[in-house]
Amino acid sequence: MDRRQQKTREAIFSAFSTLLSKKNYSKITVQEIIDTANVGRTTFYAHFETKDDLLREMCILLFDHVFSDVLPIENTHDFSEAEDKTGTSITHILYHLRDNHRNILEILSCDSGEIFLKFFRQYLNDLIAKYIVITIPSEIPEDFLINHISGSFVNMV
Amino acid sequence: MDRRQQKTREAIFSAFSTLLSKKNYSKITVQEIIDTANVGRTTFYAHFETKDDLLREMCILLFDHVFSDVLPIENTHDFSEAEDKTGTSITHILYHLRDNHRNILEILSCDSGEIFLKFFRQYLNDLIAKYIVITIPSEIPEDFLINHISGSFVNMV
DNA sequence: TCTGTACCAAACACTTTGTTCTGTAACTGC
DNA sequence: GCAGTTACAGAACAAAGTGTTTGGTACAGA
Repeated sequence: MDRRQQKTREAIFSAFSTLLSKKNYSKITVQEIIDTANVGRTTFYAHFETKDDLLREMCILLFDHVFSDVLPIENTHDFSEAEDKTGTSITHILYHLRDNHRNILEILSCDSGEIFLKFFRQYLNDLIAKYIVITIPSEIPEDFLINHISGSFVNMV
Repeated sequence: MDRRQQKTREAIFSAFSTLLSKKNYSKITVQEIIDTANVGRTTFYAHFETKDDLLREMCILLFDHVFSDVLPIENTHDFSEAEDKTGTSITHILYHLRDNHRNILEILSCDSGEIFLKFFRQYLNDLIAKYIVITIPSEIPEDFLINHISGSFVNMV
């Protein structure tokens, strides 16, 4: 990728992040973003379709990093066996959050936090659904349990 | 209150509710609301300051009803004693939700559900914080536990 | 029946959006 | 280092949405 593109992209993400800590997502205008990032209007729309698209791309950037080296938990058909490995994966995520790469903690707890927490939860839900086989004997449907686990973790964060 | 006001207010809420089931909150315009409700632009702004204000008023209307006859749980300084009463209160809320007054279930599970779930959670959080004294011996801070309970309930809904 | 108030329609200044030009600067491959 | 390509800025644009103001109409409550 062209260095100019990288620079511009980074400037826009950075500006967006800065603005998010100051005001609600819905109140932020494209004009403010490009003024803060110091890029032209045309440039913004060359990189992102809309403001919502920027949000989406930002989430992918953020969470792909957080979940990047979370080891797949395979062959865990018994919950008691899986427990430790699950714990390790969760710990990895917490470490990433503590590192606060790209100010993810500020973004997650900002005024528009729900939007990002929603994405966060989707990621986590997929991760749990994919790699953890729950074998606790229960009448509660599995997706219900998965939702409870991911939801509780996100709430905690 | 003037019958005309009641009628207008109801028409706007109804139109708003209808539109919410069709598209995302952020994509709904005031023009669409007043067209669906069949009221004038001036009238809308006489009742609500902005679209966000309408949302806020809608939430108050919805959740005040849901939480209306939830009995205050008092004098429950022991969790085991409180358990039954808490259960009763929660059940009341579930009954209200089942009744689906003003299509609250559709609104909570619509495309913009997070916005309403956020309000829902705030209400529930206040309720739990106010009326339930948790005495489980634990190193976990009380507000953390309260958040976990309210969050889990909302996730379940 | 009368008085006040809620309503409507139309027009308004204003903001924001997303696009389309033209010219300029920077990067990549050779 | 050169040539062709690509990214960028700046400005101007139509289109859509916002919130307000105006003057006139119809209905509610006493």
